[in-house]
Amino acid sequence: MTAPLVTILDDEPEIRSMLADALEDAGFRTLGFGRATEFEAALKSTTPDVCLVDLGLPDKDGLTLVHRLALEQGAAVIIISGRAQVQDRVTGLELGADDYIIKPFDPAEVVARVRARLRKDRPTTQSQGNTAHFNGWTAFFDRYVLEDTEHQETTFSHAEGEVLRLFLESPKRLISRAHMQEMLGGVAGESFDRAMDVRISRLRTKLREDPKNPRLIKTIYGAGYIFLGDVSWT
Amino acid sequence: MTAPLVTILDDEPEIRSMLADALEDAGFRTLGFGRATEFEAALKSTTPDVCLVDLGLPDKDGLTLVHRLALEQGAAVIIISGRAQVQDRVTGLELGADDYIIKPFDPAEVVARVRARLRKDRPTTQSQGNTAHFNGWTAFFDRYVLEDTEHQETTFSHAEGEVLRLFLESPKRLISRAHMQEMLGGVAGESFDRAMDVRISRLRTKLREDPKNPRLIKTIYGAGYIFLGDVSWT
DNA sequence: TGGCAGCTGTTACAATTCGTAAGGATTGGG
DNA sequence: CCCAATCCTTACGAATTGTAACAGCTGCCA
Repeated sequence: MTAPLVTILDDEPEIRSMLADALEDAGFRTLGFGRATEFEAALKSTTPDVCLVDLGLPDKDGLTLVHRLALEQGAAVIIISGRAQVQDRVTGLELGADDYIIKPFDPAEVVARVRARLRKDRPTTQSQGNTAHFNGWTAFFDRYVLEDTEHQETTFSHAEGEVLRLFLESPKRLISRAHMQEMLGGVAGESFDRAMDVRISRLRTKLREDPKNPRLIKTIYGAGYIFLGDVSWT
Repeated sequence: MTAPLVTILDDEPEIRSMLADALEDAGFRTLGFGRATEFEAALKSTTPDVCLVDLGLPDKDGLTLVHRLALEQGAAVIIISGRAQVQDRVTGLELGADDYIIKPFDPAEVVARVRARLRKDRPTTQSQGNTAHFNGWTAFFDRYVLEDTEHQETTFSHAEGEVLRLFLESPKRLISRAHMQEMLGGVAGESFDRAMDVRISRLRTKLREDPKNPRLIKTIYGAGYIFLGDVSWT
């Protein structure tokens, strides 16, 4: 399991590096951005676990960005802002932010708050079972077997299992193509690599997805995939 | 679905009542306690969703209480404390608290932070706004599906969903073109804002709007759009 | 060793998404 | 009523994604 990824969006380079240093010392991976547009471009290829967002950006309104992040990505959003009014904090939090830190801040507190976010954010990933139930299906990862509602069994291959497990560990969250490549051992960035598409296609077939109307594995054009379905691990 | 339960543990009665008032106005149920022992006794019979805990308690060390709460109960823990040092905050958060609010505080912010906790607390469940009903239609944003009065389903794309969501979040309010561009990732003011028009056009088609007489998405010449329709989210 | 079966990546082509351009329709001021 | 600004719709094309077909690989078995 790789270290959680924290993105830092702030137009002041000193702040970025200060945060990056503190977070990396704490064992996180970080990515820094000075403008919202750069950040948004990067979101197409990676899925951060926590996003630190400064509201005073030169090129865009930070609040709308926060709102979008909170809705579309499953990531936790922490606002960092110089605006200290209670009203600012309240609207920031109402728009979907998970926390609101006021400048000037102490890096140690930021690290602590990032940790607090990660702690609560994924109780699902912890469940390290090898059997998962979802929408009538049961996946036995130790036996490479997929079971029907009527106990009809199908086997799935190792490659298919990797993808399926990735989905079942992060249900209802956007999973970017790059993130997938990374998780599945391949070298990320190769856009010529259609292997992932084929894996997903084959997995869809086994899950008897309607090609025109997939219900479990949805494609987000230009972004990645999202697995719907209510997962429980045992 | 009953209202979430918030417990308030603070030895000052005025603070308890202030918080209780604000939280109950916001639709939460509350339970107040002046001593840790009372609180612990109550925990045997109820399971709060969020616990507000003051660290300066007369009868017990608040931090160990927080630690136990975070571990044993699944509840979110928010520390409220007069101790404003960074080190206090860091240790509080490290011990398992989800948030740390410094006295004196504004009740509105406390409410906002409680809401933020509840929002992220149930990642697997449908959380909040994923389904909207309006004028016979039902939009499932998690499935990218639009449903008819006769349960006839149509899918909408990601881009269409962004626009639709924007409308459904601000019904019966003017939405300027510039505001849309911001929400939808583009840089406003450019000449390729015709893209917006096309998105809306396509969305209108899916909503079976009469081009001559649109009932849901109305154009305000020179200003933007306005979405009519009675929206309710579930 | 040869043959077979299953898995997996690659390739090629079909289908989808979505922005752009272009032309027509609509709006509102003068 | 005229005209410019604004908006709608259609068509097209680039980028992205789906999937069938093929080929290489591995392991198994006689």
